[in-house]
Amino acid sequence: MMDFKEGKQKFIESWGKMASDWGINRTMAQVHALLLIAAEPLTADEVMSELDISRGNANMNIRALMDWGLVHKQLRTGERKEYFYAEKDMWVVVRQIILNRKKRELEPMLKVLEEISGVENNCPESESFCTVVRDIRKFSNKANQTLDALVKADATWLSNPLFSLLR
Amino acid sequence: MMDFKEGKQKFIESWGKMASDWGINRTMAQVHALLLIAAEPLTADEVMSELDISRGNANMNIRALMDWGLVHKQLRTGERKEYFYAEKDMWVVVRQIILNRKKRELEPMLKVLEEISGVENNCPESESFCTVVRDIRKFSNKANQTLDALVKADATWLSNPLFSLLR
DNA sequence: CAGAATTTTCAAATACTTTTGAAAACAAAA
DNA sequence: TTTTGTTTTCAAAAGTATTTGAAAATTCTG
Repeated sequence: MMDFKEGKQKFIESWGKMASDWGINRTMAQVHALLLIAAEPLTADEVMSELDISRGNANMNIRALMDWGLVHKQLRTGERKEYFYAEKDMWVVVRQIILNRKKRELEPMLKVLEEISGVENNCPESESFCTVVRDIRKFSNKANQTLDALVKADATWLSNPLFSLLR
Repeated sequence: MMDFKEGKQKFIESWGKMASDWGINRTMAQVHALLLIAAEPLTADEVMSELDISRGNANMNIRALMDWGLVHKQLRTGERKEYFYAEKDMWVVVRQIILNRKKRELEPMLKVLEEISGVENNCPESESFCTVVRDIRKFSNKANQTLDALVKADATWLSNPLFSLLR
């Protein structure tokens, strides 16, 4: 049976790997992983020593995770240090990630698609262009709507019969 | 009304931007965008001059797009040059992307989760670890199943009543 | 087969991203 | 207010990823 320390390392490592495949800073994901599995909130110093990263790096990535709404600060009366803990409900985690990426990436793309869906169409090249842009726009709008629905839905969605109907 | 050339530039640029946000080489996405909107298959030389990139770069990215199953080669009898065209059915495009990323990223993660779901659990730290790993594993398995279903479903899925029921 | 056209490779150069660490800013305590 | 503990900032360094371009390999043609 694998021991805890080894499992922890593996988890942090592959969470980081996966994130960097998806265009997210590897260290940010590792900090996230560390806080996800922590039994108690951690200080910046604990994050630094656990992951063997600098103070600046720890600070910047904890901050980014808070911007994403995945990590929160805990202040303890009588203590100067700040403690950090991750949101552990996977449904909330995924919802936050969807919300963030949708806003930062999908929505700007939709805006561009809308802008360029009005190009003048008077040659075979622009014909082909317009057709593809129209299709992508239709598709993206649908995806956008579905994500909205997903985000509005609550945690029970995963066990919703509708979900299994899709199989 | 926006002119074709400007629209084309904007499209290529934002397709590349979006892709790089998602951990995909920007130039690869730009080549993809160019081929997506092209009325006819293009040669490597045309890709090079349209995007102003080197021969090696064009070759490597066209190749990668073929590996992803998003671009195909067309050979013309009596011509030495190779022509390339993109799959334009958005449903097929998205399906290919899902298939590729699922295989390269989600599946390895699932494997790791399975491995580490058997860590010994005998302290508060490992307790917290096991709980989170179990939740993530449950969630990822569900996501994996849903993606499988999505990929198996056909193009009509998007207009399937089930889809709108999710709203 | 030799020559010409074309594609592929890959080491080096360039560009981009992340990390460090020390100094500055800040905030609580004395 | 001064000291002390803590967080934040950011320029420079280190680390990664991408691009180039010329040489090698491949493939077609005569």
